[in-house]
Amino acid sequence: MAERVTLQTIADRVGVSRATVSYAFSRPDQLSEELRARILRVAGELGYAGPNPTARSLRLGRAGALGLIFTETLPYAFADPYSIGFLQGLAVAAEEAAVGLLILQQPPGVQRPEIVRNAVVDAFCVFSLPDGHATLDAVLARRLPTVFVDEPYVPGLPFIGIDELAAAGEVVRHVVDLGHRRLGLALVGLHQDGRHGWADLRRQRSAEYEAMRTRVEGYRVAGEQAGVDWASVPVYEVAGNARESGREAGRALLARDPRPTAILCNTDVMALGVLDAAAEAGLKVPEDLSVVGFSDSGAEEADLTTIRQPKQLIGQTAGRMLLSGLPPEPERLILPHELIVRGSTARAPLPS
Amino acid sequence: MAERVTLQTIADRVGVSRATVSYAFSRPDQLSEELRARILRVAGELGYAGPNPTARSLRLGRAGALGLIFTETLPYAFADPYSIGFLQGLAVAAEEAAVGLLILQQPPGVQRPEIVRNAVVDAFCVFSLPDGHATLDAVLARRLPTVFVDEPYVPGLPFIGIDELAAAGEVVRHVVDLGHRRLGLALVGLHQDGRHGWADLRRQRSAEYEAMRTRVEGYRVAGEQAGVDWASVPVYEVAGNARESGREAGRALLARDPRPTAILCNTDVMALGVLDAAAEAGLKVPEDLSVVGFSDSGAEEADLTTIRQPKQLIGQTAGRMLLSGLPPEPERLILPHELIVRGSTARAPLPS
DNA sequence: GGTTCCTCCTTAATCAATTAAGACCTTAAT
DNA sequence: ATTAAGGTCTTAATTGATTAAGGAGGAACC
Repeated sequence: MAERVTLQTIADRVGVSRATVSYAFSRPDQLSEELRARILRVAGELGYAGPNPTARSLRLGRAGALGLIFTETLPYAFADPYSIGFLQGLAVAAEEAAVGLLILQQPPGVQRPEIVRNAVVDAFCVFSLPDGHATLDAVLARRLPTVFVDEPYVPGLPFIGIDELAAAGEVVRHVVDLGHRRLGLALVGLHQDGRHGWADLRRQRSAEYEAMRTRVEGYRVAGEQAGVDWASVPVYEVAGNARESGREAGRALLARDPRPTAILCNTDVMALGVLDAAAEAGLKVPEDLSVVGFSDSGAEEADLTTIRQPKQLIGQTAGRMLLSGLPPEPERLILPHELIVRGSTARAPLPS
Repeated sequence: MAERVTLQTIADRVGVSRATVSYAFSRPDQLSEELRARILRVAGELGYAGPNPTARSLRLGRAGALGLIFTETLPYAFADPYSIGFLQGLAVAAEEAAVGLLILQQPPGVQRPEIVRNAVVDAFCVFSLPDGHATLDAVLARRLPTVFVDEPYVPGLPFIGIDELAAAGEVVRHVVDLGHRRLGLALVGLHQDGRHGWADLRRQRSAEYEAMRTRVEGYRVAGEQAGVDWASVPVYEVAGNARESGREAGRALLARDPRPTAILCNTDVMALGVLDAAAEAGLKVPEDLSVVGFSDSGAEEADLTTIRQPKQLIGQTAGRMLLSGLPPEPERLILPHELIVRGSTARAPLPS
């Protein structure tokens, strides 16, 4: 029907130049009060929607948005308390800078580099990208300020995360100090192939998610330093970070003979599932079995020993870095973690 | 340092027209393989970031993003399972259409209409907006396809939600059928003023959040139909949808004399807090006290009777409507809810 | 009376692309 | 030989704004 209303439409109708109309919206001091009122009145009559944001962005050279790249579909990402915590932190920074947060999903399987190529943003935050993902190149090609969170760490590119190796080591030393020698691992998110089952050393080392791979490596190194024969430690891997997956892993581990006295998990959600499996098997935690999580997301209510990862702080720091106006430092920024000892770990039961 | 690299830079360097370079990126069939290879090579050498998305958006007239307006800060919104479920649904639709999701926070207190004015999006989804919020005008001024979710319903504008009045009525009839006559209400999100305390009838009726107001009205109407003297029903309101708030409300309600035998909550998170308060007071649920939630978010694990609100479906439907290319129907779309009876409600205890 | 200053508005360049239509050349068909 | 048809590239209009620089006119000052 009616053709598009632009600044020019209004200018023609009022009988002034386009520039004047622009000033009426953005710089009231540049024209008389009377003319400005007339322009705004006509704009209202014509149903003008205000200066077109896309055209504005083009002219001003800023998009007013921060791009967040998830490699999971959102339904999955938002099922994870860790992701949500991170997102909350990022959102704080976005709000401070009065920019929007453009969420870009790179669903696993289908490659959609055009989503990254076409994103109208001023900066990118890349969240937990597996090794060799095509998105890496697509993002770097945009040559915008970019920060990688948790994984991967690419030397020379800005990165924020925790010291996964040290954190995992603390977990192992904690249970070893409590006398545990028969450990079991319940791990999620090592590979993209969706496999559930036992993961041998080769599979542990070839994990595609760097943070998880490092975490596992940290368990191993600390375990071997404490004299644990790592080749004999059962490792059960699952694909989705869900309580039900943790239960499955817990069942498998608890069915082993000898049964582990401590099960280490690489997320809290997994640990909750392991607790379920322990309850099913009639095992008391921590008397019969110690369980450790990772991330401190929802772990408090379950009285779970875990590593506290400053998820909000990570998000906020990433956001502030990107929105400060300065190019982000191309360095590896390590934020502090903390072992939180709660009621899910105790001295190992005496060998029966 | 080096000035910006655009299509023109490459065109000049290769010695062709800008159009040719554009075709090299977007329509390979429009030029010879050999020239295209040369153009791409030069583009690579110059560090060209690919066709500028903003310019592209302007020319093509599409932004490639769906704007989601939250009136809470994200940290708060993401603390609520209902919001997350809705977001998941919306994200499914966004992924289907291969567009991004631009999250626009309109924090309470500060008015930031410019965030809405400057958002580079093709459509808006407005989530749970309180009455009289300035964002309403800012969004309508953009004249983009827009859907309102949950509240407010503005006749003539597209809306998606459930039949709050009927749902609340079902809750009341459920407990009344179980013999309860002494009800108590623990409500969150009626007003923006942050008050915690008893809410009289006037305050109930003046709630600024339409969905919550309607929900309360539904409780009242069904209660009075069942012969409950509504003026004597204690209503405790809190500001933040947190378990701790629910606990506070629960404590207050359970300290009343006579003590309610059934407490109705307008969110599940509140109900969880009421369960905490009941446990503190040494009351058994459901023997001594029946508790009902709302939304079915995290209610299953707590074995909570609640209303199931199809949150994912609401999000998905909203997203599909907006991204279908057709203008959304300016109608009130009511999706089905369901009363889920679980173990938190039982027959009223005999008067002691 | 001339200069200066201020207010109010216009001119025109600029941001970085897309794409229909047309030009030019080569090859094939009649 | 003439026409037609492709293939390859260019021309130029278009998308909707922002803003530095400049001009016209009137008031104030010396």
